[in-house]
Amino acid sequence: MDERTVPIKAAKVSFDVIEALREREGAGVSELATALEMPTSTIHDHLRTLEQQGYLVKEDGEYRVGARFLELGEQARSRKKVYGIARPEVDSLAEETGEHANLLIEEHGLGVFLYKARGEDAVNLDTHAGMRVLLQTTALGKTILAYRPREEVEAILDEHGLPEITANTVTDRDELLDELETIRERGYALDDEERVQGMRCVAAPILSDDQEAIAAVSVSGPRSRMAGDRYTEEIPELVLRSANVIEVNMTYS
Amino acid sequence: MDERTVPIKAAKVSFDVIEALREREGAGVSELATALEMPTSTIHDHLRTLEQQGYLVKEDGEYRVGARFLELGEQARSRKKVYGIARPEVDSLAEETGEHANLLIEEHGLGVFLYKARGEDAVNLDTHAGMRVLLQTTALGKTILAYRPREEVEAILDEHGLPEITANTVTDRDELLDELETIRERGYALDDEERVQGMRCVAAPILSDDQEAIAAVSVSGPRSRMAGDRYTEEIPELVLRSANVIEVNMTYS
DNA sequence: GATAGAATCCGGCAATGGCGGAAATAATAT
DNA sequence: ATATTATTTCCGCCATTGCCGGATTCTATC
Repeated sequence: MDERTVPIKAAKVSFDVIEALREREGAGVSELATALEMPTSTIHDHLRTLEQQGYLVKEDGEYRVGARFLELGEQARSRKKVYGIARPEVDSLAEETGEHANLLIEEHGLGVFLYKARGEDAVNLDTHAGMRVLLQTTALGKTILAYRPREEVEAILDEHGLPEITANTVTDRDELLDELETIRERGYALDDEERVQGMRCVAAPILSDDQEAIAAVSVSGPRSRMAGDRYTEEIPELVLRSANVIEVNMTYS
Repeated sequence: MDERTVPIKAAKVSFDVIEALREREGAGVSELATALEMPTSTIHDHLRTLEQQGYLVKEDGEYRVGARFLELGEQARSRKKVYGIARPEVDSLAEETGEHANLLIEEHGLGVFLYKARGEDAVNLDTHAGMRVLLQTTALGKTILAYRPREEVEAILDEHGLPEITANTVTDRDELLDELETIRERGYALDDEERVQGMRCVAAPILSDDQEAIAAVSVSGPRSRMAGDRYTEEIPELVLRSANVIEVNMTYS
């Protein structure tokens, strides 16, 4: 079946509308109609349906994504066993380092931040729970890829490509595969300004019994602080220790 | 226009499928088809579409709500100014009392928990972020209703009714309206096992400049601990103080 | 109060969502 | 292993309905 065509086109349009609203943080009928290149009447039909069903709200003459999605999102998150177990560990990682600490899972070939904690000195960042990122562009994602079978990695790269996000993003497939090998050997991954200028990151996988990475934890901060021994020894040690604690708790609970 | 009929029926069906999946925490095609009384082929069409679009995941032969909804939910939440401002206050309420502390907003005539914090001694509860509740059945909801115009309150009651959730739920419309009057007078609301057996709750509104309740904060705990002066004086004082701090910060930021 | 822009409403028609039934796949029993 | 049953997926028809253009109403702004 063609990947581009879906059985229920109307549902796709509705979600396109929802995503457009999310990106814009609210919008009117005609603005959306222009953006999605559809008649205002059609967009209006979808907006009205979604509002009536309680998924959108109309505030200040604008349609916005409603808090109802929170219920769906929270359910998706809390159903993941790793979330409950990793959460306190991510919190203490953030506290110990003063930086951002994150928990990422893979879904549909993309990384999804399940949770993030901010330490005392954490810089302002674009990341937030629910945010999706290309796996290759983060230390978190690379650790997950490292413990996936080669053919699955290839499939993910085929689907999402290797775009250059910053000057340091790995854009060569073989180079990436080599790096995944290195990650497997030393047990953790580094990200040196590969997704965000000036930000470095250290991540370790949370492995299941059969050596699959079900998630990854990380610490990320500005290059100035993530340097020297701290970047190559202290932080990796902390992150590995956390990942290990989570792994153990996953097995025995 | 008839409230029951929507322009895009297919979108409604898709969301019915999603909600059914949420309730069941995952399900198969035929299980859903039975529950929604629709042919398996139709349900399958919707599931496939939603999975292909990245909103559902297929794990262990079951369809489940995907973490992608987290992105929508988080966006809906963080766009609310009150969330960012109230969050630290709710945290400290939970810490000071050792109980649950909550932040609720109104949407489509229902209460939605935007945030909740657990204190040290907090009991296990069914509430979670994103959860929706009838406004009349919680102290939080009643405070919000208390600061809405009478006709709006009537409309909400007409739409959602006054079902008896526990033995203590207020089911009489006039009795409720009287209570709202009392709440306006003293500035906070009480919930004495009206939604959950054994649980009591104290809530205060967060008022905008024009005296509309844009949200409410509360502390809730077991009847045994929420009694005497603590229930009628100490906790109300704490909750009112928090609500006030939030109000001030809402105006000056 | 006039004007422009945006949001609704409405009705027709082609597209497509819904459906039954068949085929494929998975699970279970024999 | 093999048969049996349950579940999922595929397929094509047909009536429904989603989509659209255009008219109308609403809402700002001058």
